[in-house]
This record gives sequence, structure tokens and C-alpha cells, in this order.
Amino acid sequence: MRYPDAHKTQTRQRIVAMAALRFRAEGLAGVGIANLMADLGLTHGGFYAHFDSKEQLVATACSQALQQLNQHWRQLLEQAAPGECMAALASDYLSPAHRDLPDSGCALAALAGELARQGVTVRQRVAGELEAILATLAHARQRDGQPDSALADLAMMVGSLSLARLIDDAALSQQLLQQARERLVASK
Amino acid sequence: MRYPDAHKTQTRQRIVAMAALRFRAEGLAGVGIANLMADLGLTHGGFYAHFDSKEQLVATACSQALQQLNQHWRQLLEQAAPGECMAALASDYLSPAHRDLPDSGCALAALAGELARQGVTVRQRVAGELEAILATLAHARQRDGQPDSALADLAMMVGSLSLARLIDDAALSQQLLQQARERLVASK
DNA sequence: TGTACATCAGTGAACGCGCGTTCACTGATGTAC
DNA sequence: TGTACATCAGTGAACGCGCGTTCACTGATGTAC
Repeated sequence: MRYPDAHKTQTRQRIVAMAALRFRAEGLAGVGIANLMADLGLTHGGFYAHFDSKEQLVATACSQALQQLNQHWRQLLEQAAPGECMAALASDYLSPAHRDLPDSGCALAALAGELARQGVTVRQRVAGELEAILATLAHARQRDGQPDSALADLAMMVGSLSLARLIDDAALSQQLLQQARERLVASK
Repeated sequence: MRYPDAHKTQTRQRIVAMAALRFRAEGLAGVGIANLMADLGLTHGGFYAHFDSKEQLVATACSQALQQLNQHWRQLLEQAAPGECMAALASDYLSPAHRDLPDSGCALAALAGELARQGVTVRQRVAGELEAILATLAHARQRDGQPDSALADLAMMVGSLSLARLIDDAALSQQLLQQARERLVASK
């Protein structure tokens, strides 16, 4: 069955979007190609018309997820008053909603450990998006009139969200998010 | 072949120790039972005389790794001068050596994402050790004459080490570790 | 306009492989007599 | 002291299953004549 011209591009994008969701929710090893394609109403054989390997999909899906995080942050910063940029990012990122919905959230918080164990292909694609994200954090501090501390800011955000997801105790998890927000705003 | 009385306990401990190393280096999904037992010169069938399931091993190995981290921190604190406790923990934890040797390092930095996706059995065992670790961090701040900020301190440490391992650029990774150490010592 | 053909996204059987788990068995040693 | 037996940590074949990947094939549509 032949399809309209845009069809293949569309299917590829559907694969990437579904993979980006499921990788974050279930881990890179937790999502199989056949199972993923079945989610889209397709069969596994067709996957290799879109990607050379699962590794290529991991690279594409993760970098797209990180790119979307960056775009989301840029939008938040446009609406935030100077002096309150980091506070705006922190309260969005370190929210219970973000903690409870890993599949649409930050890929670093969900996958940092696994990504560090991936091959160069994946790590290089991630590194590119990481750079952009760090630039956005630097921009936020700048608009707040504070010195650049993008690396430490990102580490604080990612570490807090990861641990908040690991901690079952609701009160303790909540306390962690709040402490982390306060420290991010206090640090400069 | 019958073995001396202490033999089984010893073998069990060898399994746990090897698992703790390899889980941190390769991820929970990256280590198979047969492969793990072969590393110890044993065959896979014998595993189930020691553990009911892989999940039980994950719980035991991860909680032991975290317990050892806590003990290591307690020792560091005994030798650290009051006022320099957090600095001592930070410069040990956020060192290039710790970054480059995940298998003997902090299980949270290596596995937080995967652990958050485990069943209750694993998460409860981890939670117990987490509590002890947080108490140690609180103790450190107390000895430094500063308010308790264990949750944010741990999040900063774990997030920084995870990202430092993900970042290939040696200079940037180094810079992250340094920024994080500074922020940990500056925050109170 | 009508017909023959080329295209190619998607199909589904098949590949070898490693996974977690089970279980009947082995055989060196400790113990009972 | 010597012999018969019980113990049980570890063995290795077997189970069903899902993995990533390959490939000959299908068949609806676009294109050429």
C-alpha cells in the first residue's frame, strides 16, 4: 500500500514521540521495538525503514525530549519578570506534577544513569541538547542579575527530581522539592 | 559436595558484593543472573538457593551499597574538623575518582532512575538506607553549626555526580564538580 | 481516458540469543553406629 | 577405628518468553504511455 508523500515522515515522528514518552516512563531497556510499534498499530519489521537500530531511536527520542524541555523553559522565561526567572523555572521543574509525570518530563531526571552508559552516538546527541539547556539556565541567571551557575543549577534540579521520584514518603518527597526550590532561588 | 558450615553464607555474600558492583556499573537490567554467577565461577541454578528472585538480589545489593556509602561518610566525618564536615563529604563525593568509578561508588548516582521504577520490595529497602544517609548528612551540618538541609544536600550531590558522568567533555565535567562542591559548602 | 507498471511503507515469519526460573540430579563431607 | 548413610551447595538441561534484527513479500497508489 503506497501512502501520500508526507506519510513516512509522519510515521517516523509518531515513533519518536511514543519512544520519548515510553523511554522516560519505563527506561531505555524497558521498551522493546515490537512492543513500541504495536502501540502505534504497526508491526516491528517496519521500524527498520525509519531507523538503523534501536540506538538511533534512543538518540533521536532523547534529544528531542531534551529539546522540548529547553523550548518549554524558554517560554517560561519569556513570561517571567527579571529577578524571578530562576524561581519560575524551579517552581515549574520541581513541582509535584512534574515529579508524578515522568513520561512527559525531563529526560535527564528519568534517564541520566542509563544515558551515561550508552554509546558515543547517544551521548553526543544528548551533549548537544545539554549545551542548549545550560545556555538557557545561564540566560535565566543573567536576567535575574546573578552570575552564571548553570551546571550547578541543572545538577540541583535533576538530582532533586530524581530523588523526589524515588522517595515513597509523600511528605518527605514534598519537603525535598520545597528545599530544593528554596536553595535554587537562594543560590547565586 | 558438602561444604563447611560458613560456606553458604560466604557464597551469598560474594553474590551480593559482585551484584552491587555490576549493577552500579551496568544497570539493573544490564546484569543477568547466569552471567553474574559465572563471574563467581558458579552456575546459574544455584542462585535460587540464596535468593527467591532477582528482585530480592537487587534489593539486597543496592541497600548494601548504600549502607557502605553511609559507613564511609561516617568515617569521613569522624576525621573531619567541625566546620569542615560538609566540605569533607563534598570533596570526597564530588571527586573525579568517584565519578570515574561508578561500580564502587554511590548507588543513587548510578541507579536512581532505575530504582524509582522498581517494585515496592526494592524501594522500601532503599528507603531504609536513605533515611540513614539523610541522618548522616544532617549530622554533618550540625557539626558545622549549620541548619539541617540533608534532602537538598543529597539531591545536589547525586545530581552533580550523575551529570558529571553523563558529560563527555572533561573540562565541563570538572567544572560541574567544582561548582557543585562550592555550592554545597556555601549553602546553609 | 484507460491500461500497464513502478514504487515503497508496512507485514509477518524467521534468525539466534539471553533472560528469569525450575528441577532432578551429583558427590564430597559430616554424622551415626 | 571403620562403615553406612544423610545432608545440601552447587550442577546443568530444560521451560517459555521477549529481545533486536533481517528479509521476501504485499498491495494501494502515483506515474508513464
